[in-house]
Amino acid sequence: MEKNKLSFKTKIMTMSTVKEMTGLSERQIRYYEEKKLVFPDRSPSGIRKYSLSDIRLLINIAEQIKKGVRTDLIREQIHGENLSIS
Amino acid sequence: MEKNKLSFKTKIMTMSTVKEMTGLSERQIRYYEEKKLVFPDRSPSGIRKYSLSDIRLLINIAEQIKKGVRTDLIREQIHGENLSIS
DNA sequence: CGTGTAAGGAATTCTGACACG
DNA sequence: CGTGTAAGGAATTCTGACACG
Repeated sequence: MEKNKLSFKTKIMTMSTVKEMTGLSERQIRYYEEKKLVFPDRSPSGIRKYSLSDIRLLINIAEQIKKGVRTDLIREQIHGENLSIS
Repeated sequence: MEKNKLSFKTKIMTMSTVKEMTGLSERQIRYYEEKKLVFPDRSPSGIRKYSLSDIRLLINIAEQIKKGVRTDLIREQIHGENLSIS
């Protein structure tokens, strides 16, 4: 038995709060998920749940995209994939 | 300009998450608010938003009520009201 | 590629009230 | 007193798609 520990990784927020805190649109937030950049949990009925660290991540992603970085590259950063140079 | 600081006091969770984390019913959670024991924020449309510390508080309140303590007394504890003994 | 939007349905949340006690 | 519930409406969230480029 371990106590329920809360961390910045705990998925607790719904879309509305995430939109408000990141300033991003639902479309953007869902698209980043589609591109495997963020991984929210889902409630039994399918409602997305995000953590505080997801907020950080989302903001970071949006900044990079604004700079012209593609989602593919961002994904590699996040996943720490150092693919060999062909 | 101050950065948006996040703390355990930041109101970010909706009812569903609070219900899940506290194990309480909506009725109980709303009743404790009615009795001035908890103070969630409200989104523009009226949706309640709770903080992580609210979760702690709610669990604490429920435990006391289970022990037979009345909401009036709990409220005094919370508000630090040391009324004189008549 | 990254994002906006209209579309329709499903799930959430809200309030005020009746109930028991 | 503290909590359950049925009631009806309003707001949220979800998915798949068309659009631009």
